[in-house]
Amino acid sequence: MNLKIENSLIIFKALADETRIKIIDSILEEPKTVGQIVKLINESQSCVSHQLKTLKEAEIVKCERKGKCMYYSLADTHVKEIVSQTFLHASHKGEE
Amino acid sequence: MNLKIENSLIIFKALADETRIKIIDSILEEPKTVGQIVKLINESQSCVSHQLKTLKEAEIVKCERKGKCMYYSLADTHVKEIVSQTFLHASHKGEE
DNA sequence: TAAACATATGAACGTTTGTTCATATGTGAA
DNA sequence: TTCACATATGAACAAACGTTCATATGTTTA
Repeated sequence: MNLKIENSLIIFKALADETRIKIIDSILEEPKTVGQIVKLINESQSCVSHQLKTLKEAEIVKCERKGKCMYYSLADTHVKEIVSQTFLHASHKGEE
Repeated sequence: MNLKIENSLIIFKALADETRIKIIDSILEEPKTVGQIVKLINESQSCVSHQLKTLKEAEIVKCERKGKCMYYSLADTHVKEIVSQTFLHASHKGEE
């Protein structure tokens, strides 16, 4: 299959879930621990952890351990741009 | 819920399917009829029509009848930008 | 080393989703 | 108005997905 399509699909699928979007939103500006994310988005620890795994497999996020905690952040600036741009457009919906 | 998240979710969900991405790719530059899309992406007429409906409900595409044919195109430039940007990033994957 | 904290994982289950098949609707030509 | 073409739609079914629960793993502190 077309690489362009294939890779885009991985990104869009990863972003196509409310929990995952909330997670991404919560780490858009700075890395957060799993615990922090759990509190911020108000989902179960297990659920967040599963979705973080999904996001990691899609290479949307990366993580780094510091002591007891795992810090998650966006994997690269590409994704950040795509998400930011979509957020922006979504906020201005119905204008144009 | 947060409008920004809610609207983004609608967009990302609409883009998170291979058939739909192929459809969008096929009409990215110029409007096409359902029949043209069917041939281009090699899916059944019914399948394409169903997915076009999904895309229309998400306000990703719009359509216009000309005689016997329905011409589908992207609904606005916002979506086009998001898709184009993602395609671009997807093509350059692993660089940065 | 044991306890406490932080995170990950597997199985199970209900829900959502995408495709197919059959058929209906809409439009122009004869 | 009947036929042929173009598209839309509903039902059905399998497959993919997301959450929960229970439990496992990894890490620091006592």
